[in-house]
Amino acid sequence: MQNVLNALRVLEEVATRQPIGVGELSRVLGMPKSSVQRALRTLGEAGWIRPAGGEVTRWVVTTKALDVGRHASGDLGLRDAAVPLMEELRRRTDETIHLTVREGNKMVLIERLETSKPVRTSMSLGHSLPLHASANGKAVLAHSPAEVIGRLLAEGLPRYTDTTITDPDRMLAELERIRAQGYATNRGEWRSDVGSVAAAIRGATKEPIASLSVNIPMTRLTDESESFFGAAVSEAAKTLSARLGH
Amino acid sequence: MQNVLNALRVLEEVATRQPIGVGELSRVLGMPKSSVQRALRTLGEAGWIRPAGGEVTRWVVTTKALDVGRHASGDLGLRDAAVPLMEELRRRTDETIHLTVREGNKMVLIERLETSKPVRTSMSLGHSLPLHASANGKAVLAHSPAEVIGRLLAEGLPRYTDTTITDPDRMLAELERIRAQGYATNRGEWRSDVGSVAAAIRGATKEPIASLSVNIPMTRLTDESESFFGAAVSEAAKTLSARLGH
DNA sequence: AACGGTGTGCCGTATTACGGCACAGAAGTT
DNA sequence: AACTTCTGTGCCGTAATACGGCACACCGTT
Repeated sequence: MQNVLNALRVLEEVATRQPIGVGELSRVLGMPKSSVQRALRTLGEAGWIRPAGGEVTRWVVTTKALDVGRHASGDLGLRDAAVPLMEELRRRTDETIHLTVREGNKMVLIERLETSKPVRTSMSLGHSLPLHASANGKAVLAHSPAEVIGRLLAEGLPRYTDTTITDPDRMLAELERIRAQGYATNRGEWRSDVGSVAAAIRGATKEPIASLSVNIPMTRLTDESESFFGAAVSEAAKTLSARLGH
Repeated sequence: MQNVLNALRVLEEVATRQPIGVGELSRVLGMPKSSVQRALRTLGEAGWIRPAGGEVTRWVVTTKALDVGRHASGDLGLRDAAVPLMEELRRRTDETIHLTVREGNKMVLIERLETSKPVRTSMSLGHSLPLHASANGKAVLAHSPAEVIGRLLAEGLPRYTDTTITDPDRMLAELERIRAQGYATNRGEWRSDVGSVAAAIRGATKEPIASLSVNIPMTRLTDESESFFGAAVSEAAKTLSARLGH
């Protein structure tokens, strides 16, 4: 079903570049204009995209994808189980709490509770974080099989900021440290002004599949706050894991 | 492209019933099993669904849809423009703030800031609310052209709770009242235990396309809190509208 | 062993998507 | 005003491919 694959590619491209028209899409995707247009028309019929504003020639995505996507979580009722604990966490820390799941080589944000403090580290649901340069990613990675870790290291660790860990040996040491202390930290390794403290969540399977984190502007991340957040988040992750059958 | 339409129907159905297998899907959708299976395989290849847990026979959606859906907003940078005002609103009210956009006959939740209070009125992004039984919906409706209102009334107003307004004349009066006071309220008209106060947002066009609301458990919705929330939310909506070029 | 329930695979037909090409219009340029 | 260069749209013959009936393999219950 080449057909469907094309249409989905078009859909994704519309999402990232919206509002966008036939011509540009065909150029970017390397597909004939006619094919792109058929895809657009069909996606429109199906209600996944709609013409933008007054113009009938540029398209934007509708909320259909959101509606479908909100069912994405871990396999079990991960989100439902997690939310109460996330609330408790936010109450204790008064910082932004993230719930992420692993998907391939990324951690994807699927739930979020915001701090009431003015400075936010805003990220929209569905955003993805690199495994090696986020507290969530490292927390999951640390408890993953050696083979998974090895594969990731072999692919190379892209640098995002000047604190990103890109050296395989340093990363192995870091993961060891994470296992020892029970939580992972991130000091501006992905975005230089945001830090976080995370702990992995395990379900019925051995491998962790999700992670909880406390996210803060780097300016609020001190050594003592870090250990406080670490204790809180790893406790929450532990009880959540237990509830999921670990 | 029947093909694509089928695949998308399958995708939506997987989302609402996950985890689910070929047989049940084919029954529910009234499609031949072979067709459903081809669709599933293709959606899997494209990374929109994946086999659930250990089983290879049941499917769940991945976060791909979330990733696409997070780009859905109003046409302009509605979300980005709204978030700072939503924060201000939450600071002043300490209640859950919703940003919804109109999509057909529904209001769809596209952004949310939670209260720090223990009682949640939890709703996930992408959820939709009826136009006639939500503060957000009524706020938008009140400033919509008479023709739009007429069409909705003609279709009939489904009852959700015992306070739902189902009588066309009462609804017209309600909308008039909303126009007069500048904000809409909802006293358990959709879910009997949740109330809200909302104001419509207008962009460059005359017709409102979005709405901001303060959401509270009915137990916290008194006459005086209502007018306080009303003032706050309509002020926020007004400045947001202005920033969007109204 | 027969039954009802999974999910998978094959295959001939005919539907349908492909994609080149031509056209219509708008905006900017000379 | 003719020319260029973008848009987006529509047509249409060919060839690919999706359709969907059917048969099969499997599992558990009766």
